[in-house]
Amino acid sequence: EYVLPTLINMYAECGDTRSAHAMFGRVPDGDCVVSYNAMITAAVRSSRPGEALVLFREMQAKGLKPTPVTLTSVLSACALLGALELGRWIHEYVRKAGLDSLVKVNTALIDMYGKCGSLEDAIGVFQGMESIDRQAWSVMIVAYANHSYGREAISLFEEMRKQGIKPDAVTFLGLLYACSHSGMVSEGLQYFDSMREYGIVPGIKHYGCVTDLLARSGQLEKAYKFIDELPIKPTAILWRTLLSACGSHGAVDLGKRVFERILELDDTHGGDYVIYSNLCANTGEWEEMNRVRKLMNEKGVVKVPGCSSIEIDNRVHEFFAGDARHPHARRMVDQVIEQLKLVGYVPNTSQVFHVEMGEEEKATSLRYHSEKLAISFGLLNTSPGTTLRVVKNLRVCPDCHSMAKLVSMLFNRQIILRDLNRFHHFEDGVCSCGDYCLKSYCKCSSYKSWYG
DNA sequence: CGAAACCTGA
Repeated sequence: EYVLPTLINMYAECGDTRSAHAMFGRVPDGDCVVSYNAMITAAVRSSRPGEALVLFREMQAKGLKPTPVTLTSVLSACALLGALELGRWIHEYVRKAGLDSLVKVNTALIDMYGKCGSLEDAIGVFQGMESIDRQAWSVMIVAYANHSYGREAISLFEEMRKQGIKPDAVTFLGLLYACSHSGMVSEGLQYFDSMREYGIVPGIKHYGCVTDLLARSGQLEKAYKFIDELPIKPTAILWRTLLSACGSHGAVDLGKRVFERILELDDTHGGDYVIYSNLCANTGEWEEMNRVRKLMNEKGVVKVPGCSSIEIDNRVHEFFAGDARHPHARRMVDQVIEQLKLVGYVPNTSQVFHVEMGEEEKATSLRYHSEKLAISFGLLNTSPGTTLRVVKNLRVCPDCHSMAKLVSMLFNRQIILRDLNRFHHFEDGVCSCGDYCLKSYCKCSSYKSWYG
């Protein structure tokens, strides 16, 4: 019976979750895998990976056997969450079920490993594939890009070309992304220009990568001009990319111009106000900072708190900035403070004092940073011998860097930090992407105040 | 019913 699943999918695609659920509820008992697949796919597509996993567990509890479709969708959910352990479990299942020859399943596995921080496993799956299609090549290039391995991404691209596989728009995104995150400006621009030879028309995301390429490397004015002269209307995202680079390069004058441009397009995005007001604070423009803070309050912007997540015993726990109520967060904060004391790395006592004194604002900030630290430690305190943990959304700054150094000395482990989009590998306290990530990617003033 | 895709902070 394929009518219900098709209806579920239709409703989900139109964004009508309620009707989709209603349809799902009408599926008779003993129900079909296909309906579950439709629901899981819908959840993943609308960025609700947690819901997808709940459905998956429910389905297993009913004794329904996952199909390749289920597995690819669930792997995609794992990728979104950074749920490496669950992803490995699925991989094991795939092997046992003899599904490891399916290109789509393998592609989903590569993507999952890439997004969950295990590049080695991604490479392992890639190399074990009998036939590799365009999408699998692209996903592997994106995985290298996310891990800041620009050279490797490029050589994979060249290899792909040699084998006569035609790159598509996504392949180029991965390639440009790799270049911008490895500081390979001229290479990136060259590849951007070569897109036409493949008959690919650059889209807004390609322009976004080039903006990032120029801006991150400090060519801020050039980036401004680039956006301004685009053949298509730039989105707020493009300007935001530039604004963030102005932030890391301390370019407050250009930052102001860019900020104005953003407000023309979208004045509801809280992050823009925060980036710009921080830039003002870092460059001593106090009046301007106050003006922006006020503006932000007047506009009633959407504030989405920063979120980090960790995986313990196959469950992913999410932590939001300023929220220390989560039992794991609480426990880890205490653990971290203990650990810090043990190695003589004592948190600034006056800040701890602020917590006791109940100065809300400062206490929140301490909790925020403690959580980030707690997460690093919490992860590293799990089973010895594992070298890999995933920390999502952790900003990298020199202080985190020294944190990483401390941790890798203490536990003799390799650690991997994942910030929003990419991974930093620290071994013996040294990041694999060299100075580049630290020089141009950090916004450390706020962290400094805590570590002293 | 199936996989990839630009930016981001207190």
